[in-house]
Amino acid sequence: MLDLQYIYDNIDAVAANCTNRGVTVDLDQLRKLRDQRNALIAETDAARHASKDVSSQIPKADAATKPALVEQGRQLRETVSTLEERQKEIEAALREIQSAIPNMTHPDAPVGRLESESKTVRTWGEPRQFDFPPLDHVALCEKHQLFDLEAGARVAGHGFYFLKNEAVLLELALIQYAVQIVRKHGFTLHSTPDLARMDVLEGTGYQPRGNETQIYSIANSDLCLVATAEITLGGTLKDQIVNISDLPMRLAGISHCFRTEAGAHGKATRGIYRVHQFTKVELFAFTAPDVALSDAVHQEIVAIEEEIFQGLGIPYRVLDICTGDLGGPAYRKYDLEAWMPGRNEWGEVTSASNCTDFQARRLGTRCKSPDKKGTQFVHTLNGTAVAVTRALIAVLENGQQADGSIVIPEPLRPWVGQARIG
RNA sequence: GGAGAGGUGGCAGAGCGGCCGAUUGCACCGGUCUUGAAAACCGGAGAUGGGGCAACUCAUCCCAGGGUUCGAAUCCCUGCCUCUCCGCCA
Repeated sequence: MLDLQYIYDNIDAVAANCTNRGVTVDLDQLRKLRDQRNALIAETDAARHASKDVSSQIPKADAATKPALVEQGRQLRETVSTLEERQKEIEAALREIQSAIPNMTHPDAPVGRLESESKTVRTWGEPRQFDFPPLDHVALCEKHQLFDLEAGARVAGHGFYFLKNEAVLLELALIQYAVQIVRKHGFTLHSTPDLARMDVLEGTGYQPRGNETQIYSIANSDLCLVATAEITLGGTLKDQIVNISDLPMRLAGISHCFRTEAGAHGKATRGIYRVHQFTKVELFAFTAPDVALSDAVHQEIVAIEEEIFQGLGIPYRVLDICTGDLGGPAYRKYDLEAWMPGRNEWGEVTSASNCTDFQARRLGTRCKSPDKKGTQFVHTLNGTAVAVTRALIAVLENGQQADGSIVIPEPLRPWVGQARIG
């Protein structure tokens, strides 16, 4: 969420940004509502003041004047409550528009509406040339009994799966490998809840309600299954004021991730590329409210993601995501796309966003500094260390050999206990 | 799951219908004293929103949301959370 006063003062810039991001918002209406709200606040405050005045006279009043004062107080109470009601309505309408406005955008982020307009910043490694027709991960898994989609569907429906045999070891190995690297870079490890309250989801910018929601919710409760540990890690400091000297804070979280994938039918649904549940190691950071500082941590997170995939020997490219594809909270976003021979194309494996103070404002996460009065909203960042299913696809497809075996990347071998599958 | 107790400022902890945005202690910041420090003493200090160029000023905030009342931290209802005891359990 953007600051109301900021929107009001920079309405042209906000409007231009919405256009770039492909978001339609009625900013005129927002402006009107804000003016109404402010007038109403003044009116309500005055009425409350008057009401307080009358109430404070009553205990000292004599018996003759008391009834009149009580009556006056009663009327003022009515006035205050109608005004408060109107204020609430206007504030709700205001908030609805305000929540629809996306974060401002980094000046260097590519402007564009189409996915293809994201800019490739760099590429690491070369897509391997095969002297045999490479199999995709589904075929490889059938061959080596690495997962069971049919059983997954029987138990939980389409989009669920069982990992089996070496795939299980690879999952654990990928988590271990990622966690070790991330910890080395100063990220505090967390194993997080897989459920979170709706207000935490909303604070992080997720929309748990509505037909197109990506979020599973738990019946008869205000809990949801998390779509990423970004939600739970971001929630750790909900409504907290931290000392600026404690920033930046770097957190890493292991969680299961659950996504309904509503509206995604037909798109890359083969195998375990798009699933309803997977395990992920996520990076999260709170930084001081200074774009230079959060930008630096953003670069740090991308560098860690690259280190992870370089260590696995998987070719990837880094995309600077264009305005139309950023999503609401991101000020700037970099994705890593790994080469997936079975798809014969790049596939998204990580995503790192700088959300500046957009999430913090709704989460209520602020910081205090000795030289500034009041508080400021911190900056938040998040990025994928390893999303197991996607990484697994890349590892299996890139490691396949002419004889049908799969070579396991060197850094994973200690945890898998073998150098190849098959 | 059953039975109790409770949630007040950074922490501890009073207040239990008007004089309470809140006594007090600790921690914190400034000052006096001191060669310096400690101790002692004096003073300051919360958040959010509105108005004002500003000094400042007004409103809101005692877990959250409702209610009673002229008036609520204080009374009532609901929810959330914490603690203690019992039961169950990986």
